[in-house]
Amino acid sequence: MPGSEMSGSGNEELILDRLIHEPGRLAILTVLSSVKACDFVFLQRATRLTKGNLSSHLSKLEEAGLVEIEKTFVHKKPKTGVTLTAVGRERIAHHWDQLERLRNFSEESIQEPAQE
Amino acid sequence: MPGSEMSGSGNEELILDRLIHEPGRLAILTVLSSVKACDFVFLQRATRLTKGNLSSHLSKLEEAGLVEIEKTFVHKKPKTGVTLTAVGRERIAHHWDQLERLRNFSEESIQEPAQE
DNA sequence: ACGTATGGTTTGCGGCACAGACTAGTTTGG
DNA sequence: CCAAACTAGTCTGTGCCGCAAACCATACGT
Repeated sequence: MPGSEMSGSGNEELILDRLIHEPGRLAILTVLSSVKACDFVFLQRATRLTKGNLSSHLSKLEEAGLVEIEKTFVHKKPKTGVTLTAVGRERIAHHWDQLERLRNFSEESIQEPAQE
Repeated sequence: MPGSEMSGSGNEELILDRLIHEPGRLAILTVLSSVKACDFVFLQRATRLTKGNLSSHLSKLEEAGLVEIEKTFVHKKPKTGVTLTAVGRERIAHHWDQLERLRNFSEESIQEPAQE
């Protein structure tokens, strides 16, 4: 569980969630957030990930409660549907936020140590 | 906003350079790009990385030619100066670009495979 | 029945981030 | 003068995790 470490007065530092930051996952989540729902094969095409890779990423995202996986059969073939949960949607948005914050890093709390 | 045309063909996107994408390094590079030059201790304060961590990240960045390290002595104490190289500056800018592109991912080349 | 295609999971390996131990030198204090 | 303590940084071990190949299951063509 992400314990709240807010001992740092001033800059609430860039806690870039590795789970989300990981390129593969970032891609998955980004795709998901623009197409509400899709399936495994679509995701694979979209992200260019290998099956195995995609599969394990999806497992992690599911475990973390960021996506929901629903397995069904369509035309007698397995179909793995994936949807972003509310939490997931929030987390990814937050992540983009953090990134932007990092990018605009400037006036942020750090001063040149005046010693010298 | 640069009205950049994405040459519709195969989306070659998603080439998120792990070297740069890594949070620690992303932080370092971002700091560097806003303060042209600084030293080890400053970077450590700014990024909240541990010494060891920062040290190894810097080595990698140097190896990759993204930063330049210059060791001197100031007041008889070692001082490790760090500067972003031209390449580094370009690469980080490009990375932010890629991220933005990913974020705005939408109309991108992927269509629902119409076959069924 | 067999080969091939589709859809997905599990496994093993390799790379790498992380932080704590270590080095090197300097200042302080007794 | 010697020793603790502090500063500045590097090195090393460990564990996690991304990666894709191997594998499994089912469906379809002939």
